[in-house]
Amino acid sequence: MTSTNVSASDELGSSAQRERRKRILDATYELAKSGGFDAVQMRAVAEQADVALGTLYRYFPSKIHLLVSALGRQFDEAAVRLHDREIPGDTPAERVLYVLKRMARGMQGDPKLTEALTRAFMFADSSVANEIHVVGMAMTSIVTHAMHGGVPAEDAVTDEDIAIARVIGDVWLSALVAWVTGRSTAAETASHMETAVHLILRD
Amino acid sequence: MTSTNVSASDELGSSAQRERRKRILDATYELAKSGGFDAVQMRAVAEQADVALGTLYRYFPSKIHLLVSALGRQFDEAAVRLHDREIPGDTPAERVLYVLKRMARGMQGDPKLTEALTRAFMFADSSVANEIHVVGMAMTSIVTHAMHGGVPAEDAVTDEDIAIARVIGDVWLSALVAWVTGRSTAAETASHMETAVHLILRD
DNA sequence: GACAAAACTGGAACGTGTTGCTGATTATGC
DNA sequence: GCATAATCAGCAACACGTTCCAGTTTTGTC
Repeated sequence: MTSTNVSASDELGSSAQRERRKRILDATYELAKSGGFDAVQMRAVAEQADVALGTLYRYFPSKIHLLVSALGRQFDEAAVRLHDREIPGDTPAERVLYVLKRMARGMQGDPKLTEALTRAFMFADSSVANEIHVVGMAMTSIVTHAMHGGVPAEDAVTDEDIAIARVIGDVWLSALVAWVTGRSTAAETASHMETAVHLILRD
Repeated sequence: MTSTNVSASDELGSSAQRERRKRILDATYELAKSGGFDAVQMRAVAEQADVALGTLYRYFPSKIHLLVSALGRQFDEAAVRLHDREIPGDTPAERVLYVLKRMARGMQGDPKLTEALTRAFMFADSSVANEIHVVGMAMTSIVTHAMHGGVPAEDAVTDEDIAIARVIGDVWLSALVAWVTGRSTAAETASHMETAVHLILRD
């Protein structure tokens, strides 16, 4: 008997299970990318992933879990991509703004996808805590990495650095929500982030 | 003919309309208070407000509008209550933390209500921009008022003050979401806010 | 007070997230 | 290779947000 809990983040499962899981997340990604939160309909995901509705629910117990898992995959990939790079900029503030803007550009290139994932993140409750934690850690890691200027050792990260990264992550999240929900433009969001980062990371 | 737009925030309307609107918001408040977001069901609100479902939708075009309007009323009242008071504390950081903690106590006393209102706020899109703006202004006003220490003139509020207030509001919102969704405890939330405020408002 | 316009009621109906069920299929242990 | 348990497909059904409609009541105007 293989593991019964397929939805937890790092279970192994059989190769068929991994394959199905990937197909489901890919379908979620495609649907979210083209139509946003509303287009990620469980029946549509199931169909596109070539999986029955019941199976979809076996792998992801709710639409929110599904979307947040997809978001986690995205963030993980982004964190990995950024982790091996030298971050340009002379001060922590500049470097943090650099990565934030990079991420913002990426998200603005796929507004529907971003909307879907952000909405899900905001709507998640404690049953999604694991998946959320993945996202939070990736965000914190991205920001602290940028503060420290790139490849150098990670063990120099202090508690205060983490606190700062969390605060910046919070502001970023609020700004993202405002942008995603059409309450502020991309330019306003960028300007707001700039203000916030300079406020928090005074050089 | 009276104004046709009943749902905008400051229309007058007939006294019967005001009365209905109040009954609806009261019903929303009661249901949210006892059962949270899920308990605020449109049919239930309509019934408790003694109004037909169609009428409810005439006043508030969606559940989100309804809840965000209720949140706006809450924040307005809080802002008014705080506005005539002297805020204790020797530094801006202390005073801001004082009001934030006061608000947090109020919200923790009604967790279901807070959950409902916060969820709605996070889920709102641009069609709710007006109602959202009311909440944002109230929040900013509360924080800048605290920074300036209470009753003294409001015209001393600078652009930087407002930027600071907005950033604090963002962090507050993210922390609130984390608490509401059960991802962090009240104590963690309080501690996180304390860190953030001291980081932003260095004396 | 009569009439027209607007608002309200009661309820049906639709879409989508979610659940439950039944029979087919697949993987596992012997 | 087979028995058996787990998994899956297909589908019906339910809940709640939302829309729509026909008939009634209220409101505003002359």
